[in-house]
Amino acid sequence: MYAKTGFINDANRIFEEIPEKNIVVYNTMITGLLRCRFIVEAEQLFDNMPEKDSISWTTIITGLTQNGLFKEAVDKFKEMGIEGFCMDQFTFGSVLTACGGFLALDEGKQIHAYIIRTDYQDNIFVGSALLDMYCKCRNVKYAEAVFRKMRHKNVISWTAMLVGYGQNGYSEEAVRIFCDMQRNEIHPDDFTLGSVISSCANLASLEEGAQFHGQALASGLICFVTVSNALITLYGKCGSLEHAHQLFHEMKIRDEVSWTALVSGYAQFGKANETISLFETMLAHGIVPDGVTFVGVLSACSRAGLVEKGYHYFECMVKEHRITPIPDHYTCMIDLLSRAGRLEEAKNFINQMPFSPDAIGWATLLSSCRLNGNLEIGKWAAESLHKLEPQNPASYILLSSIYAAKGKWDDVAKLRKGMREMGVKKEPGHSWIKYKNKVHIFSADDRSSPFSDQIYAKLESLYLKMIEEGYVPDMSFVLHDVEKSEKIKMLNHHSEKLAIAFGLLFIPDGLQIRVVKNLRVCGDCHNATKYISRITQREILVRDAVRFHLFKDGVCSCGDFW
DNA sequence: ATAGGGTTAG
Repeated sequence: MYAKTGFINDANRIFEEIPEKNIVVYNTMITGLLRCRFIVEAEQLFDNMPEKDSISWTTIITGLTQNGLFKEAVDKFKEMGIEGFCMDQFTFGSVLTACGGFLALDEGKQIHAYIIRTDYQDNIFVGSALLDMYCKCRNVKYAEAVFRKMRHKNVISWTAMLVGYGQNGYSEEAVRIFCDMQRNEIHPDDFTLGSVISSCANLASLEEGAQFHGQALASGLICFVTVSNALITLYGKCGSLEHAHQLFHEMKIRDEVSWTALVSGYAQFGKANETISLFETMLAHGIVPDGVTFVGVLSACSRAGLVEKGYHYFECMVKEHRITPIPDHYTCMIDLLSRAGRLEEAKNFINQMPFSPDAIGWATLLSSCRLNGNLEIGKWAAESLHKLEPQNPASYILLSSIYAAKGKWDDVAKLRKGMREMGVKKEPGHSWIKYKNKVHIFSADDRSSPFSDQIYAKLESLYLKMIEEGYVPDMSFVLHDVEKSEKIKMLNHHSEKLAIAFGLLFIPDGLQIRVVKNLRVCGDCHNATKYISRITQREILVRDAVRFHLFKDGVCSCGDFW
């Protein structure tokens, strides 16, 4: 009892007083030590036991896993096998979790083979752990195979698969399997619902998400703070700050994640002052911010160009809150400085960092160089990114767009050739819009939609009106050396423009047109959309890869700073 | 005495 409840000193005293200790007493003590994170002591006791059984071994493997010592757990598992101890569902469950913890796919596969030999593959615990391991190792195909073969499934196995889809970027599949699960009359619990809402958030699927909100209310699962937190995130990611705010106020219990979710929602929308004042309110309520909260605050500062405030909160995070910055925080700072055009300062900042930026950090710097037309630092960023991730198209694409904007077509061609030789492919830009429960997805110059004729005609007529109003196409966003008229056509057929035209045609007047894009919105499209919002008197909300743009009567909520 | 699934971010 003492061991379990964390009174480890009392437990230790009683343990010492027991004259003849049997194996159960040892095992219990080891469990207690591990729960209290006394790992060295637990291992010592384990090593000095007069006699061990399978449970002793499983206990130590589980404890190591739960303390994040995945490699050590797997090593102990191997030792256990060599010593000839019998393994059961508990052992397999723990060691598979450990494999997932440090992405040890090969070891996971070997253990899978062993599980089949020992006839444990039909065990529901082992099956769930297996498919979770494959998902964590980013092998969704194997996970699906395990899932299909499982004869018995419960809410945990279904949730593990759903989460696996979501975490590997297959958000649509996550939503699909959620529906499947309900058809199989498995009732979702708080984990399942929270997770499917989070997938909806990644799809920016407001309608679907709102239905899950309804389901949360009807089932009572809304009471779980995690479910409500997922909903706040959803509303934030869909740009519905009013809904996020309303739900936040309705919640009876809030934790630091609830506050952080709302802070991040405001930050994504670019409402820097609101983000900061919400953060200050959070502090005033005695809520302790964590590293994620600061990502929200810092990114709000960078989106609004509040360089001094950004410095201030970075200092505040390190000195007052004693949070060690991780690469994400450094990326925010790189973004803060470089986007504001202070590229030399960004360079100095990077050189003073305790470690080199990660790929996202370099890509951030590179994209600011593109914005500011800085070739010198841009080259440095592109080369560094290329060294880290040779297959990442961003190093080629962004650098070549700097060259293209300067008319240096020879260099553009060189990069293109390099890309081909390396087998690097540009991530295709897609924009999508939801209409009548169906997602309509567009890529540049796409004619696959049954409504293409109408869409292109709409764009053509809009283009003429835009020109009348003073719109000038910005050719620097065309990465090809072609005739001017061809460039204009290419610009006018960008995926976001196609999706917006679709919205203008089909979304009823008075409703917001909501478009999502997988990459950052293009500068010319941004400008054009401002004109379109004024000409048509429609509200257009575009969520790109990093933030929201709300276009209304010729103005964008980002204030053209992005 | 031992086990399997989530929520916040660039």
